[in-house]
Amino acid sequence: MSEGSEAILRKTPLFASLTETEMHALAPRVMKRRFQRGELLFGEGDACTGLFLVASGKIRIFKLSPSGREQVLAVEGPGSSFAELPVFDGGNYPAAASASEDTEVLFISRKDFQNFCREHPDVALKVIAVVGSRLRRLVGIIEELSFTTVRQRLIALILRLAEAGGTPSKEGVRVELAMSHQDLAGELGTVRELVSRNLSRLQAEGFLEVDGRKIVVRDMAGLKREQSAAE
Amino acid sequence: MSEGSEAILRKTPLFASLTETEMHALAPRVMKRRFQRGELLFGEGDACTGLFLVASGKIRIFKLSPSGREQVLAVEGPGSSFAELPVFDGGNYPAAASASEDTEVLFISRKDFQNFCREHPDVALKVIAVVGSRLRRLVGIIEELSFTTVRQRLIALILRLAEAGGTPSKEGVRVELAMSHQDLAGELGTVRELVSRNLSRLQAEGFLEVDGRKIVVRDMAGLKREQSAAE
DNA sequence: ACCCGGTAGTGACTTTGGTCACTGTGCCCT
DNA sequence: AGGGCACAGTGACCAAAGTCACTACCGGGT
Repeated sequence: MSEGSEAILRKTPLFASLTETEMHALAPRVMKRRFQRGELLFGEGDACTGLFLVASGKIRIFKLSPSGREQVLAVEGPGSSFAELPVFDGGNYPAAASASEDTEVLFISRKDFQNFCREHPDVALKVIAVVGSRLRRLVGIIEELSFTTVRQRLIALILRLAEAGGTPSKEGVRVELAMSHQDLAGELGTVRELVSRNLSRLQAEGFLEVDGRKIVVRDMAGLKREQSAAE
Repeated sequence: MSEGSEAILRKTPLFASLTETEMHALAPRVMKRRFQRGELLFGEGDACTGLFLVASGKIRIFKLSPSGREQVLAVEGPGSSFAELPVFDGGNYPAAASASEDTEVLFISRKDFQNFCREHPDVALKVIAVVGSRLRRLVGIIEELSFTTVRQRLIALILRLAEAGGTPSKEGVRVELAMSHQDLAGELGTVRELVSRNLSRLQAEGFLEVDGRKIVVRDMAGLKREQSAAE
């Protein structure tokens, strides 16, 4: 039965600082829901029903273009909340959310959360902080889309993975892509083919060793240079 | 001496709902500052010193690429506030701000604003609302950058201008560009030349009549069709 | 074994975006 | 009148992004 709801609440920045009694007031309003890999939590433009917290798994927040392309705005893991905003301003969800693995989420209805915020003003301040970091991330995405090439974005993403979850080995840093090229393309704001091609090219240039979803970064320093290179 | 500070405070969503006494508490903490067209209020990465409110004029919030290209994130007019976020999370400004006309702003130091929010929790809720709409706009920019062409973005912008500030005439809707092609390029996330070319092309196709910064939209309906056309 | 659906790699091509280098134009200044 | 300056238009390129169509591989199913 995985974890109790309270344990999860404790792990999310929004509610981490609540007292025992506050926690007990909140916990009964929380619903646990499960979603399977690929399932949609809500679509873009849906009316906002409440706040979500990720208990386990991963949620992709993304935009879908008319032609079917995806642009990922955020990937939220355990402890992250999302959809805070429409809860407050009453608007619709500005993007869609789907489970990229089997996922458990906690759900708090819009009303309950609003009331709770009114009674606990410091939670409102936390909301601002969370939304703030989200805003910074979006600005980062805009910067990347506007100023960099697919190649550079791909390199940046690999470097991030390598630094976060890479395991050093004799030949370089081993990285595992947890997703398909299709999904990778969504995160980079491009199409599958370009991911494939750029990956091949980076291998041909000797920066990487690619084997399916396993990548060995042979030359971190070189990649970092490529990131900013005007070629 | 233009307007009194309180009159301006009344016009900003953040403070519009304050009582007289609250307003009197806040007003003395507000500083009025002037900036000339082109002047920089702060640069990207600068430490955040406080909150700004636009009294008159226009402020561009933008990112600058290493190669000198601009990407505008927002243009704020009278009554808008900006830089709310770094005030809260204590981080640096994520983008630069400059005056795109001669501008008067009100400035509230970080400390004063934070204290004021603590004493007036409903202001914190307003901050969330303001930040929320900003977030939606950023998502909109990402969507445009990721899914549309320069041509489509240009069309969208012209249509927006036409619907907001256009004056209908016998030949079509007259629109005045309040900025150079250079600045337009910044808003669209591209370069001057492409703005120029796309504008010429739209004229050649009969959608527009262009004369310097004056544009006559001859065929609104047609433009709207072009916006989504796969060509 | 066989077929299938999801996933990857790639060649050939088109369109879009961006760069460079100029030219032209209008305006302000002295 | 002439010089300088910001701004706009454009031709010639080149590089990046995206599309289409196809092949191939892998891992389940039944």
